[in-house]
Amino acid sequence: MLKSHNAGELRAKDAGKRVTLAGWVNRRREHGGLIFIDLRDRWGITQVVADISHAPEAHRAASKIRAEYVIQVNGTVRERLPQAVNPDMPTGEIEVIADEIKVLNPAKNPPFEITGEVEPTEEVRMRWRYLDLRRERMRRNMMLRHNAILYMRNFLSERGFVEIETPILFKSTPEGARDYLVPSRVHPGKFFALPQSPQQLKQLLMVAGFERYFQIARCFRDEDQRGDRQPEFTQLDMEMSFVEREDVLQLVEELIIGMVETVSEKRIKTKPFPRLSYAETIERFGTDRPDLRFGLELADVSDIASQSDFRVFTSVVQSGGLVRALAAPGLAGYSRSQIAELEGIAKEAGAKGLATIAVEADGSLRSSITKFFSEDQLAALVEKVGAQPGDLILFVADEPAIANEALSELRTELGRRLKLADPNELAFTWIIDFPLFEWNAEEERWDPSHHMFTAPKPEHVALLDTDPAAVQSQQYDLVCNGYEVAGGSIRIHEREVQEKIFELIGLEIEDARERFGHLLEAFEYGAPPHGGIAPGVDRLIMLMAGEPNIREVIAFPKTQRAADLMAGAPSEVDPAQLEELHIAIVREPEAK
RNA sequence: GGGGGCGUGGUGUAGUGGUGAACACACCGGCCUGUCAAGCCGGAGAUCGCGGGUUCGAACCCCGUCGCUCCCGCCA
Repeated sequence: MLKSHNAGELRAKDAGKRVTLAGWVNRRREHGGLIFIDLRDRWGITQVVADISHAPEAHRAASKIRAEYVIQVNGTVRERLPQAVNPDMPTGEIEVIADEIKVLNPAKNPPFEITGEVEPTEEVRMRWRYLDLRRERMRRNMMLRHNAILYMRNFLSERGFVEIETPILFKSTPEGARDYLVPSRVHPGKFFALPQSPQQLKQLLMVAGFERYFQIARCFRDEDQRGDRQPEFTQLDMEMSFVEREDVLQLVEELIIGMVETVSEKRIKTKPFPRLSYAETIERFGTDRPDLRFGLELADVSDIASQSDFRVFTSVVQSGGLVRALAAPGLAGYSRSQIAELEGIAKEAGAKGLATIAVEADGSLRSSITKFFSEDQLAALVEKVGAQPGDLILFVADEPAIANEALSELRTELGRRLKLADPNELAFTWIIDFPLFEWNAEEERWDPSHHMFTAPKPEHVALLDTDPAAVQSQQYDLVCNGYEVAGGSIRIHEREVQEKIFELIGLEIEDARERFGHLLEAFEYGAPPHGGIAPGVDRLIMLMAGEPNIREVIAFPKTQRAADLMAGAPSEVDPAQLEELHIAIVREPEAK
């Protein structure tokens, strides 16, 4: 080893020890005959002193050293003088007086300051990601990630789970997200697909009898990016046999709570995790992934609104829509332009407009729509939305999906503006009792709301034929601070039910056989009842780290346009490679 | 595919039609034995992302384009 100790471990009790340290020059402070070097390695920072009167040769070396040089220091640990102790550093009571300093490798002046407080732009950070990763923020995030994944592995292993790797080169299934394809050299014209998740494979592992499987699984989806979405991302993929929903929920909840409390500084708001039915979360928050760090619940005022003389409201209710409302605390004084901003948010969600009533400090109401309501109706409205003097009541009237989404977006925005969410809190909640299907109006068929292997509730199986909309599934999502952080279900393990689902979602039996024949066939060889879940590792770590996007917790993430700025991927390839793969590039015709 | 924001020395920003593009940090040189965001003195460094246009004159206005980013669509 080129070092005897690391740069974070030496303390006053080590005074007198001869040590060899190696690492990077974090900072250098030259005082003429005395030079201080903050030596950084993965474990911390230790101050090295080069004193011309102690070791002239080491001092000469230190004077030539620059930021980010890789150096090795031989010297002796000594306690600092009392007035020179730095209480802000874990190693601040000691320093290493250098006998010898060796440059293991010099460094060009870095393109941005590794140790500075100014945050470089993401473009710059991504171009030199290996330097970005030297920064404390990234080091901390990577360590958190390691600790979290280690916790998951140990937790599951202790409970009888076995980690099994599944193929990265697998089969394309056109359902779901766009696939990343890999051409086959030996099968001209044929392609592998990178897995969107190991869904089918983990179910097959249950058929194989492993009973408890997990994998830290890389998943690939060729869809456009968001702050919480990357083209390749990591799931803690899990599946269990002979379990019911409750078993999965209990186990995962125990895992998440243990992990958060062991590896992060965040507080879990509510334990055990609250459970909301899909219907209840829509009713109260307008979304299936609410941020429960704050209240600000929605009210349904359709009944009162339908009694009014306000045509906009009455006509919406008559045609099956909803009038939903939200009391924005303390915003009665909002100006026309501030309200227009909020209306813009509602409109982005598809709403046609935003109606408001301000509740003045004396309780009187100010609004352009009060004239359409009786005194009693107004009182009932205020009562129903729970508005206090000083609040601004926001109304959206539209078809249910739009009214809910618009109000949910407004709720989120108000949470942000009014700083209602505690950044140190994680508010987990289970969402359960999802509908099995969503109606796809365009294609005139039912789409699975989770995926096609999700089991209906046993007591709802009979409804598959008569009222598919009413069928609830055994799907469960784990939501935290407005993010979906896990999703899973008890699966179908009976061929008959699976084929009924295929039929309802408009998949021909022949197509199903072509795409999922291996799975259907497997179900005929003694498939145990089974279910599982897949927590999103990147999102969980992002939340535990308090970071605003998952790029901050991924060592080498892709940009918005799915590129790697450091390596320059994707890139063109040698024509010979293409030829071998039987691929010809078709150039887009020049525009104009 | 669509909408918004941003792009100015190495880094982060200011400058929004008129002299020599300003500031901080970093960098280079000098001084300096108790600093820890060291300090003091001096210095170098920018064709203002790229292309075109408007104008007597463009970092600034217009059009296009590239890149980063946020959002919609998309994400079983």
